[in-house]
Amino acid sequence: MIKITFPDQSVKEYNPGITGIEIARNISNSLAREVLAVSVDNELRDLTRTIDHDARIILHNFNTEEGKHAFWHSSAHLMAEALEILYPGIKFGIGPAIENGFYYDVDPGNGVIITEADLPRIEQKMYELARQGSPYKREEISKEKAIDLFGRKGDEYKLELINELEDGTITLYKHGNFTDLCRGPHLPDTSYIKAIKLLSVAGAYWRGDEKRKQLTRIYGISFPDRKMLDEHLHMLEQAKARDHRKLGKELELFMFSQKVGQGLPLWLPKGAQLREKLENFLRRIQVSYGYQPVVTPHIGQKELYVTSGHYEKYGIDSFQPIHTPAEDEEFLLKPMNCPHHCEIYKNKPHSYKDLPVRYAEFGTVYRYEQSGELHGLTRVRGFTQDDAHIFCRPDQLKEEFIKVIDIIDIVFKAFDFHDYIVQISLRDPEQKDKYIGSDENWEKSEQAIIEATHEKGLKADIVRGEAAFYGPKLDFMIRDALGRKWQLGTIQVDYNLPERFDLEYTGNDDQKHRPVMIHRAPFGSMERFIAILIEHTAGKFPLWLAPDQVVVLPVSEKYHDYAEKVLKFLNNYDIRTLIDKRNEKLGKKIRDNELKRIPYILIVGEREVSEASVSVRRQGEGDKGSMKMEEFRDRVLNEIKKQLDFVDQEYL
RNA sequence: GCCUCUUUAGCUCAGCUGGUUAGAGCGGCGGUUUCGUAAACCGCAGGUCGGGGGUUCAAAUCCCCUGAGAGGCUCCA
Repeated sequence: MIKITFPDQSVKEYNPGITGIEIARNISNSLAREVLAVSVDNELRDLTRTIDHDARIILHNFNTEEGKHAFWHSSAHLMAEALEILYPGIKFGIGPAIENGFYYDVDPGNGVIITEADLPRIEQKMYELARQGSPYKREEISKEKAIDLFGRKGDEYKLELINELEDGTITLYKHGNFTDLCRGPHLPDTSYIKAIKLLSVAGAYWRGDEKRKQLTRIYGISFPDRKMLDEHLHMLEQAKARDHRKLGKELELFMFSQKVGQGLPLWLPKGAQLREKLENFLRRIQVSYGYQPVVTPHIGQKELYVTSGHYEKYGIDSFQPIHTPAEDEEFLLKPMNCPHHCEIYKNKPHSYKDLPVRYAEFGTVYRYEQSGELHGLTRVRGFTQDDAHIFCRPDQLKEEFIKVIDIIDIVFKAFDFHDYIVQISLRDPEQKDKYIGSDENWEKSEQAIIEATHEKGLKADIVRGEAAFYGPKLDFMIRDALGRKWQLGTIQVDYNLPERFDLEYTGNDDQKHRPVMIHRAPFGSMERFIAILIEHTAGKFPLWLAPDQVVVLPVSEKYHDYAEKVLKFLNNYDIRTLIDKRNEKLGKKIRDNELKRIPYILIVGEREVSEASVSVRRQGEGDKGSMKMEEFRDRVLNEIKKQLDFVDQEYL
């Protein structure tokens, strides 16, 4: 007998050779019906594999990452089987489970193109095959045999993968007439897959290398029952409704013009107002954290960027240099603000006593992003960073990091961003020569970042090899409505620019020393931040930020004068107010202004005029009853105060 | 940049396999109505169908080039 230990520490005895599914069945039939994969001593395995020795096991259903993973991976194989039937001779790249579903990269060969129009047909075939309930069979195979097998199929992609594997670790999975190179694990059989939706077709370079062949990637998702699929599709619909590109247009925040150019956003009055609010919010915080505003031009001489090294990185693939008419000097649109700030630092000598020096600028930069990369406001070619550069002594690094983390903390709290990812990017210890700066400095700064995040209680993922060549960094990432990850806030240590610009300060030893530089941007860029903010709020901005805070609706033309009075009164308190004087019925005006996401709607008619009151509706909540004008003013001012009070209370 | 798809009025979209003056709703404008908590009624004006070229007796519709957008791939705020 072998001892099987469960997650709750209970132990049961079984005969050796028992399988995961049999154990599940032994516990209960309902468990057996929903379990999809099993971890045996932390190794994720098929339910149908035998267990021969004492082990700790975890049974995974669809509610766990592991369960979903097996489910979607098996679905990818099912799709591959369907594809092989529908497109004879098709070759396969990789077909993994992903965060939401699965994909398979395929090469249909001889000029065949798979488009979205073909997906229903493939889907149908998958349903047909799923119903057959073919078991997924695992087989261990020697490298030689694997090469022989896929060589005969002529599948060069699989051969390439096999060649990189070690003999003795290669496994195949077979179901129906389809065999794939695969590590597994898989579901017991295809009948588990009850609901399938193929979502999109996209080009994907083989192994992510743009110099290699582009394969066709088919994305799909599947579920153990139809209802879950419907829910998922419904959720996707909902997410689309929050898309900042759609809302940006509807709420008149920003636009793009074919004539102005790709990736160059135009901010409409309401969007500009929102943006200005955000900037002022951060400006105020930065003043109290000891930042000094600076302003620098949008272009700089080529030499500046040769010194900074940006010419090498951005020079060729970026907007082409601007040439002056008489002298034919070259100027570049700035891709970053730091070179300008370095020059400002050099404007006067610095003592160790003066450090850190913190220069802040909402600096607009231009980068020639590949056209296929542009995406709404989240990736554009001209954007404004809430940039600042901190010049400090090496011993001040950690403290400065903590202060910057504080600012990012304020920002994320103010906008209710809870679900963000913090990533520490360190250098690759195997390839130290890829990076600039001394070993000692790297050690120190990496340590400083790790300690700073630790002290601030941030749960950060440490990723080695992701650092910039000039220093380690700490990034804050957040997801958009459709779950795509975007980097917002960033803090980066830089040893490179101080070196290149020969920056120095005089130490207490009367010697010249090199300061360390920190690049930081809590929002990241105004464009991207606002994009994410729109998606997170679905356009219902917090009151203090809403471009229009209050709209007054006169019940009829007779009350326009009174509406004007209300407007004037509120404007005196800096409450941004409009009047909807259109010749429409009240219900219509309410509807339209609700859809514009204006936080407060005030209705004024006979009653309000006689009482010097307003009838209040809060966006999304409906009627709040009537109150005196002064009472409403206090309500608004209090709500705003409450939203921002924590900044003064906890940080300033 | 590459792959696939999309592009018709200010917005959202219809226009089947090429066939008479290209449609609808919303929005805009004019009028009627002066109205009490999510869409009053009537009328009018908006489009060289993203741009250019071609095939055809005939092109929004087919072909080629090109712009822009979407979903991805590599890169990045």
